[in-house]
Amino acid sequence: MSRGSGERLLSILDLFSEERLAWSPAEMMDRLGYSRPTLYRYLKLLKDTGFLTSLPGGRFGLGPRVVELDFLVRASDPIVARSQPLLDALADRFPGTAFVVQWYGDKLLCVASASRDATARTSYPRGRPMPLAAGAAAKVILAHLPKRRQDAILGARADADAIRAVLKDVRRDGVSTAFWEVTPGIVGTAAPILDTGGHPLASICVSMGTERYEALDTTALKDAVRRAARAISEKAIEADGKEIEDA
Amino acid sequence: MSRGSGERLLSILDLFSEERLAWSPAEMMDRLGYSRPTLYRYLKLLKDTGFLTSLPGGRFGLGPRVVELDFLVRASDPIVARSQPLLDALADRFPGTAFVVQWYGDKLLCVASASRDATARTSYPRGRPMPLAAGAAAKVILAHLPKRRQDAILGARADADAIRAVLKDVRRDGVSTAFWEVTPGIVGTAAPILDTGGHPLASICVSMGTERYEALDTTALKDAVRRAARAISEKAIEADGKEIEDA
DNA sequence: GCCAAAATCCCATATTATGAGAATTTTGGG
DNA sequence: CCCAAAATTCTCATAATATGGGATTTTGGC
Repeated sequence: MSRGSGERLLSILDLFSEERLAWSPAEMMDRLGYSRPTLYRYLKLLKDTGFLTSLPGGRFGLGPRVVELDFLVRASDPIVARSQPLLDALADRFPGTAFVVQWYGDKLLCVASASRDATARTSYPRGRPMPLAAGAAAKVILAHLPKRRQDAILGARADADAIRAVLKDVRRDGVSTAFWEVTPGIVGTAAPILDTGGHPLASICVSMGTERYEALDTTALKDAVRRAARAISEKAIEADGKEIEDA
Repeated sequence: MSRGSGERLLSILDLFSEERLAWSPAEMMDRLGYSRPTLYRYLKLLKDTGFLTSLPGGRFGLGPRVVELDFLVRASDPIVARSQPLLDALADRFPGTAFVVQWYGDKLLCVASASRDATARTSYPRGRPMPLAAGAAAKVILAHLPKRRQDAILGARADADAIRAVLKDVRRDGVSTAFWEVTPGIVGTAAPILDTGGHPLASICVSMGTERYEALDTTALKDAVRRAARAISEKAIEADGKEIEDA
């Protein structure tokens, strides 16, 4: 009644999740409440434009247009391009996974990653959303946001004050270390990627199992991560960054 | 007049290309002919849903939702998952780039790739569209399509008959080799990835510079590519019918 | 080549998308 | 910090078009 038709169209894409990657028209009608002709009209449009594709069994899945557009996003993203060599170097020097998490105003997404062994590769692939207030990669970004934005994100959390105390230290140190916050048994070490104005654009993080972490020279790790972050920040400065305010 | 509003909404995303990754509202109005309020309504919706993001200078670029959705596509795509180790192995054994090209009914896209040296990595990244009737990867798919589909694609090309002759051999051999067809100086060797019914789903291809190719045992290359393709086909077949239920 | 199920078509109706112009907010310069 | 200029959003009357019930065609399984 009150939602526009474009919104209803895009809602179809919202159905797809890691848990549910294929939908039949009947299931969509059931879930979304659209009439049969309307749903099929939307499906036709999304299929013709490549956002959806037909799967065996009369079901639908996400289509090639998505793949094509992500290629363009990668091409347009200076942080991704500049991060990759540094991620490769970090992954070469330290165990675990090195990855970059980008701040999109209301969302954190891993946008690039590298790791020595292929098995770890899947743990943080490009496109996987991250929690906003847990883990080293998130906290180091949070720590560099203006207070009012921090508060909006921490919101009604019971542990908001505890987190705020940590963030203060993180901001001073330029590095955040987090134990077991996102994945049990994993330690993350992250540093912020900032624009000229000191606003956070992204963060770079190295994560690994606790036992490996404890066998390391953690000061060297912190330094390496901090240095990588600064290198990306400096390169990114040319591209400027005002993405933060409006989003 | 005759195009629906959803179509107009999605047309905004069509503006973005490798050549033009950022658009201002004024440029969009100029190009698309939408009125100011209408365009801004569309932009607000696309920004709120994350398909677009604000860039410095009041311009717009593709947004994080695209990245998220591509992650889901990768997660839902059995061919990508199963190809990667084989691509890595091929890239390890042969120079150049090994990649998988997927057939989406009317489009060919590279969906995964690997190469020994990082410099080559960019030549066929995931998401880059490929021509339908040029190059080894495309021809080997074309060769396994039903005739009527082949004809639809070859269509009005002057060299259609010549291509048809080649395709016949390709189909018999199960391998296609193409010199200089997509990129000057590059030779590609490809084999088809087929479903149980023998319909082409994708192809796997190894491409390299002519001089390197000529220094190789090309029979071994052909065999390796053919074997890799068959391995992926077989794995895809096991999963066939199952990715329908759980996916 | 048959049948059931799925997808599309038809068309009257009401919903809602649209655009001119104005009001508002944001931005950048001094 | 203030102001002017530009960018964005709002209001609202109108026309356009999205919608859904039901008929029709197409598809896929045997």
